[in-house]
Amino acid sequence: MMHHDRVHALNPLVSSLLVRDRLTPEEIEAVFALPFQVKTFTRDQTMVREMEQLHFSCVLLDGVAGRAIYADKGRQLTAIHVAGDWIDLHGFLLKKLDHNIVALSPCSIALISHRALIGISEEFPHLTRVLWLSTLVDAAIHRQQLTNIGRRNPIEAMVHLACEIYVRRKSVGLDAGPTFPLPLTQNDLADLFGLSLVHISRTLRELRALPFIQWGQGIVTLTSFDEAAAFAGFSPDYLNLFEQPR
Amino acid sequence: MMHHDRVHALNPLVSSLLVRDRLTPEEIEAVFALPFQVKTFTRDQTMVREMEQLHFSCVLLDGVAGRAIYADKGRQLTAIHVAGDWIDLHGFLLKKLDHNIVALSPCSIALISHRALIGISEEFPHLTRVLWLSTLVDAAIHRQQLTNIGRRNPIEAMVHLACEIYVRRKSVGLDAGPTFPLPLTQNDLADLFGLSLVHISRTLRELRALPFIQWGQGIVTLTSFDEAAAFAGFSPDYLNLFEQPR
DNA sequence: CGAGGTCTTGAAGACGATCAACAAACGTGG
DNA sequence: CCACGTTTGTTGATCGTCTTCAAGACCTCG
Repeated sequence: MMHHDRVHALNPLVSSLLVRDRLTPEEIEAVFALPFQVKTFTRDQTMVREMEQLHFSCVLLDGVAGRAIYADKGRQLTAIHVAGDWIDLHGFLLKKLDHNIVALSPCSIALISHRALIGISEEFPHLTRVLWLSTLVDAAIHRQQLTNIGRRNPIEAMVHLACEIYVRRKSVGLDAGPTFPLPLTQNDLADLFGLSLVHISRTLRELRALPFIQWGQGIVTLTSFDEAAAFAGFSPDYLNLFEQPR
Repeated sequence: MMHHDRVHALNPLVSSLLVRDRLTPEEIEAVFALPFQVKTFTRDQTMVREMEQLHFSCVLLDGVAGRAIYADKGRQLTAIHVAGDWIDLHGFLLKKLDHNIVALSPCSIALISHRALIGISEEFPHLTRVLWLSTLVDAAIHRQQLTNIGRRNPIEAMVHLACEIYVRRKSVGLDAGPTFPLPLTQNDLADLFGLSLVHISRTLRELRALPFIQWGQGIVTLTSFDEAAAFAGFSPDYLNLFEQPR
């Protein structure tokens, strides 16, 4: 039985925690009791700027966000995030981010003060471990993206990404069927995979010839997730989507 | 004033924590009081295997270790680790790793039971946050490696790596001068940067023409760190090497 | 001394970048 | 509702980077 069955902005966040471990009613209450402030952004706005002293962390309530590092040769997107992701939990302890968080679609976020998070970490050691865990999964996602760029070819890498987003969205209950929105421009994809815009366009054309996936207009359909996963070498293990005492 | 000025195997670990925040004598004592068991490995041995249920985490006491993911096209090394790194702190909460940890040189590690870590996290919330922080820095290192592979050219990427290892080793007091060991084979470097062995060989030849860096026989000398950093676009910010309340 | 691992070099070809032109989609204001 | 400009996506041609294959040098350790 869940407390707060009512619609609450932080519901997807709590779902994402419950996927990985049971929480006590008190712990769930503690999360829902976090005071927050909602802020919205339009596409391409920077939501959190690198090297800024931070006093708030943000949970993505709606939209798609990305982590961006700017190098000489252009922008590198190191990860993309969907609703429910506590995108900026890193900032709680890092105090200054090493990268920018940008809105890749219109976004709304909940800002939660670090002071409140200190409170959680002092009072709820187990809940703290589950939050910690969620940042460890972010690192695992980075490792898969490294493998995508370093050791998978572009078309496999893109299918791998689609599989990952599909599973991540499913795990927090965002979609029912095989179709989900992924409103990234080809420019975004180029920066995500370290390729040129032109090459992404050609790779997408190739990808559209595959029978088990449709990708266009910012919408992806995995007509056969299993075939897609086999094609891309995707295994959901790294997302750590199993309930276990932490 | 430090407790335990005597030589203790976990000294580099404690140094690496103290770089980022003050710890109370009780917190330091709690770390030094962790029971551990030392294990040694030869080059190329797998120290932690992916998907194995874990009950211990390991701190690297000596040697160089790497995180490896195996894909169709070969191995991807996502990070390399030096003495003092709590390489396997992830495993404490993930319970199963998504990758292998391999010895890239002869290594010795200290195994620390998850039970003991639970104890720390229940009793020492602030120390827990500092440990959490160290895993967040690992993620930041992954992001830089993504930028290396995706948006820097190979020679810049390799100089960036040299700068990073130089700063990381300095920060835990491993070296005095501009020279440090980096016993990676060209094969390891290829897997780290997602390139072929042959191309690494040629890139190293180019790199050896640079005046501010020497790299050969597994030994790197940064005759001018500043020039190297400027060349590679390296800034140590992401390593979060500043003392601050967490 | 021989064997295996490591490194170097050359040559050929695949892959992806860049430049350039154009098409399609979208949003805005007239 | 259309006209227009801007953003996004497509295609072709050329060029540079990196891979692959192959051969040989070097090195270390039994």
